[in-house]
Amino acid sequence: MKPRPSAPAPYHHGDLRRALIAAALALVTEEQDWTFSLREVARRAGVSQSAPYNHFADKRDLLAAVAVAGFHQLRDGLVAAVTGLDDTPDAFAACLRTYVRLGMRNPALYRLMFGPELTESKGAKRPREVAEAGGEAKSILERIIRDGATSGVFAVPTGPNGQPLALATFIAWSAVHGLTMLVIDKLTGELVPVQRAIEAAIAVQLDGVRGGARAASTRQRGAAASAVERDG
Amino acid sequence: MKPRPSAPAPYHHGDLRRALIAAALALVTEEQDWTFSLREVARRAGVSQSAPYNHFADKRDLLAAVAVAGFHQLRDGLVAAVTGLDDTPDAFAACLRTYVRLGMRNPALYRLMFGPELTESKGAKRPREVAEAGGEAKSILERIIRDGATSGVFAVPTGPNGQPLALATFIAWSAVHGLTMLVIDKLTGELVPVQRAIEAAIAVQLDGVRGGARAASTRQRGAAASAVERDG
DNA sequence: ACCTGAACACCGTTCAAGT
DNA sequence: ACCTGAACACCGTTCAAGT
Repeated sequence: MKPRPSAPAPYHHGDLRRALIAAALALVTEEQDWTFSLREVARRAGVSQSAPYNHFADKRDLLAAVAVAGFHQLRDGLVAAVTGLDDTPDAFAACLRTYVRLGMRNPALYRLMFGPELTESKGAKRPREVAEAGGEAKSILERIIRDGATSGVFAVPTGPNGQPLALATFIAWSAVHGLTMLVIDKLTGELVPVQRAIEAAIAVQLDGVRGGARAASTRQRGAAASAVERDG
Repeated sequence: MKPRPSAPAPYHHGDLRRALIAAALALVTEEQDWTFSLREVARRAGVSQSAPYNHFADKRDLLAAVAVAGFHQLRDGLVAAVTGLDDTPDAFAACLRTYVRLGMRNPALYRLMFGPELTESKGAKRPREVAEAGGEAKSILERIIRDGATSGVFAVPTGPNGQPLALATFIAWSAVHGLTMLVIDKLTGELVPVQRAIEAAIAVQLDGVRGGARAASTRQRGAAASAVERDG
């Protein structure tokens, strides 16, 4: 069978772009950073050093595609963790847990997604696709908080103005983000059971969205104190 | 006046080590990252490309010295912010605010201090002096929480076992760390008044250490809800 | 003891040239 | 349209040689 010139049968194996993203993601995962060279990525994909420039403007652009892949993993993980959970507080906690878990499973990927490399800085804007994929993941958390607010489980005012909801989401998100960063950056110190610390931090945030009153009436001292007590 | 050969009058201007640290810190601050070359640092200090190797093992080692300088800034800032405050909750809030403020003033320096560059990874351990300087800053926050615990303002169990205290510190620290990271990485989205968001997040953490009961009795719904309400 | 200059083995990116 | 190979202007780090 001859090759059919009518189907141009692209030079490489059909989709060098995808192959490069896969190679870069593998390198991020193996080496736990992105200091590897673009030439190394090309080598892995079996092409010349300059071939990637047919598909990406520069190294940063390739890394952006990797980050998008990471956000899709996160989105899928969040959806999987949340579906089937009727209780909103449970869904909220599951959501936070998923963030931390992705970070622990692949710290470098997590850092790439949320870190300064692809963030607005030095004149370069955050790549559009990265911002979009990131927004998707954030919106899942936001939806859960809105659900809790409308059902009255969470003490977050609802209404036409989205600010309170955005603020509540931001607070919870920043807490879980910091938690993840400290854990993956090994800054937990002598905290022996990291998993317990994670649960305690999540409990504090849950209290935060619930408002103190409910938590106090059922437990007298709030989630933080109880969690702390359990571990003492 | 002749140079006195008895006082060896070191080659350069006396303290190249310090000059290199200063140049590197200036570059981190100006360029807001540490992708500048070691050769550039040497150029700024007016020495040859290889001169730095007389004082630092490699580029990472120089960056470690910069991070130590950053932690000293943080420590001084924390001490200044806290002294004169009798009220422990006020001191706690002032402490968290200082973290965020340093991050906002010099994002790259903050990232260098807490980020993966100088963290245990790829076989390289966190440099001892960095770990020490970082521990100093953390211990200030820890002391405040202990003060609150012994005086009964905070609902953190005290006792011979330091775990609950370490855990409470870790939770508050991780929240403020995530807050700072999201703010400096420009991931706050459409949150117009970032300063308000910061205050709200701090309030949630304050509730966390206080335990929900006290907060609820004075404000009915906890700090998060009230802060959210103010901004609605 | 501290510094220089040349050298090695790399980079990211560009660009003419090929198919 | 997509890829190669050579080239440019850099790196971090080492090392003999100088003072």
